[in-house]
Amino acid sequence: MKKSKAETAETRKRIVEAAAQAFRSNGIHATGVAEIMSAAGLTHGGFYRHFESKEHLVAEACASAMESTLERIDSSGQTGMQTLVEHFESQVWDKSHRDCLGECPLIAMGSELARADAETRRAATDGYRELIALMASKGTSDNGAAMFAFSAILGAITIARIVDDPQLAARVLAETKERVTGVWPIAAGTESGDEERADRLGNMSSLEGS
Amino acid sequence: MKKSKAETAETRKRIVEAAAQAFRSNGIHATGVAEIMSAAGLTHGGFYRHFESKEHLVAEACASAMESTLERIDSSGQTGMQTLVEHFESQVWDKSHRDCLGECPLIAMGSELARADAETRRAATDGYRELIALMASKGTSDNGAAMFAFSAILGAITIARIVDDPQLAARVLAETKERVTGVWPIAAGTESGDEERADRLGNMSSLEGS
DNA sequence: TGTACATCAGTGAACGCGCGTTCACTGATGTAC
DNA sequence: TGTACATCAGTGAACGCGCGTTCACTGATGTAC
Repeated sequence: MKKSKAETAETRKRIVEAAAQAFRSNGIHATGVAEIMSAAGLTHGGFYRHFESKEHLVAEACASAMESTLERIDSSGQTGMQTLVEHFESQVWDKSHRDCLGECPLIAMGSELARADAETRRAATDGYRELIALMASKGTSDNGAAMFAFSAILGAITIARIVDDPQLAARVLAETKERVTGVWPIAAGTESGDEERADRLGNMSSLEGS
Repeated sequence: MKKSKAETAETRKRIVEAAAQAFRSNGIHATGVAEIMSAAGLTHGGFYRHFESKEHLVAEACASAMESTLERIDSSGQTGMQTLVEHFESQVWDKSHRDCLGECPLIAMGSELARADAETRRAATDGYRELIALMASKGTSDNGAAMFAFSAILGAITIARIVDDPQLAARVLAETKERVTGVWPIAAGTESGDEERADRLGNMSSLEGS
């Protein structure tokens, strides 16, 4: 079943994109090669026709995920910070993983990337530099301010996902959003909504459009 | 070889503390039960005399790690933010793991905690609430400001660890430190030092005492 | 353009390995009398 | 206080399982003539 060059390239791309999504959804260690291949519509055996090892795929998937994040910011008519900040609302996890496609890998798998191999950290570093430059060029004063804003956003989303109380998660996001932009004053500790029944996403999505 | 109640309790505590350190150093998924037991001076077989499963240990280790973080902040004569911020310098990883003992688990394993089970996220949430309250009570104006500051610190340390360029890592930490406190003006993009030979830690430690 | 053959993407069984977990066993401890 | 026995912390071999990886094989593709 040899495939044409175009098909082979498409297949490879499909694997990288499936990996980029799976790693962001479930983490790097928790995602297996077979799972990724299955998501790409293939069986696990063919993996090594495309990649030397899982680690090499991790690096490529990280680069690919950074690229889609950059594209999303670049293609929006807003400043980089606005785009990132407005994604606060959808950034707390949807358990069906619908929202992980455009997510920044630095946020989704930060503590795992910090322990990744040299190739992966290189990809993440390149992506981060571009992200900061893009944010700065799109209106966020300078690189230092962009670095600071992105750090705060990464931290707030991470904590919002760790915390098991939707009210608290919303509060962390709101406090950070308010301060990082200085222009969206959101009342701290919103008490509305039947948080008893709603799951984390349910509560998060109640912030949409605010 | 039955042990006395006191010995049993001490052993259990030793396991939890070994786990708290190992998880923070290497991550949750990457740390095995046998590795933890070995670090505690035991063999893996005895693990289940103390814990139902690895997941239960993760939750306890998270609680324990949060507790030592809180104690470190509480026992210092400084504000919570000062303590956290002054630990910037030592927060980029030492490969020999000497510095992971007092580290905040929310920072060390953030993206893994976000996917952890209910018990672990509950422990993390409780710890986070105490951390914010402690920071606020020690001078960081209010809870909202403490949440914001901690988010920025978590994000900056995470990025500093991901990035493979020590200069860039130092820059991210410095920009965040400067803005989160508003009182430590550090020149952005310090260019000194022979970064060619120095590893990440080497460069980070050059910021100590600044 | 048509034929013959080498290439190689993809399959699915199999590999070794380390994981979390279980279990029979040991022997010092705590308890019952 | 002393003796007999049940308890159970800790050991180390073993379990099933899923991981990353390999490999013989298939058959359509690309190439040589």
